[in-house]
Amino acid sequence: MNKLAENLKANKLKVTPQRLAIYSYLANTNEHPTVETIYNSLKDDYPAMSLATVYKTVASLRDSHLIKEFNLGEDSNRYDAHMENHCHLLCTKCHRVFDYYGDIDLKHVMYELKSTFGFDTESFDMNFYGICEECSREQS
Amino acid sequence: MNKLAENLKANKLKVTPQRLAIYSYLANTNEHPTVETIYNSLKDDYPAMSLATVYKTVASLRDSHLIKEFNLGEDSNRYDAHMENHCHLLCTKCHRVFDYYGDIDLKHVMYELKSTFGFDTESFDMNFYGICEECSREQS
DNA sequence: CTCACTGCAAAGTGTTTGCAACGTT
DNA sequence: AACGTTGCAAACACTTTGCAGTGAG
Repeated sequence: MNKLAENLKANKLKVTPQRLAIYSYLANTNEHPTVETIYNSLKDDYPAMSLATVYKTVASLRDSHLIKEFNLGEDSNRYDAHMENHCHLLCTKCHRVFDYYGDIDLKHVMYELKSTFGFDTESFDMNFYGICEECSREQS
Repeated sequence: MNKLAENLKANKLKVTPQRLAIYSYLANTNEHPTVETIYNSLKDDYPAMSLATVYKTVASLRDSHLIKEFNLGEDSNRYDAHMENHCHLLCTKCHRVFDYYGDIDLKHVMYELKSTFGFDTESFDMNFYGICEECSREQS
């Protein structure tokens, strides 16, 4: 688990207990939690920790590119420490988010964006909205 | 321009001047405006119109699937009355949003999502982040 | 005439900020 | 010891709501 502390130091972020807790919580879940969720999950272990700290921490981590911040049309942002390129599947019933790590080749699209619009793509994201297996089973 | 009024009626939405103004403003721009922008653009013609009306109106239009609401990691939502599937190019310098209507074939990806995860895709969106032509010209 | 819509102000929600105390380096 | 970080409360920005009055159907 020292890897995480190393990552923080490499980005000149001090390794405080709260920060490490938030970062490792994110690194060990695939639930794409919101700030609220992170806060609630950690408050048993860190009763004094404030919501503002969670907000400040995810902002630092995001600015150092240690986590990703994203929004799927919901009220609050979600966070993810899994930095490999992947896209998200949002179940419109249960609102859980699943990951898809399969690679989708968009090099030709990016090339077309460049040649047609002069647009230089730095990154992209792709979100699929639909019904997850579990919810579609319940539905019937 | 009667088409728009027809669309409203077809969705049991009353054709009020404000509603028509907002809807046709959206139908005739490709700027993906925010509520604030819509409000400011129309307040010369509709000085009495309130911000709340714009919010309520875009919510109705969105619920009737006459416009799309989306968020590109900014503070406020953007709206778009162009309902054909297309993806967005967000310039990280000037924050303008461009459209790309070229079709990207994801049928095989959606098929894989179904067979691997049991996930039934209803819709998807794709956003490219980068530098637009104009901004990259200024940069040099 | 009815009921959906408007406009205003007030409330709500997620997020950010100011600042004194604290703790990592 | 210095300076980044924390925690609290207050401020903020965007959005929603309650309600009386209005106007489209």
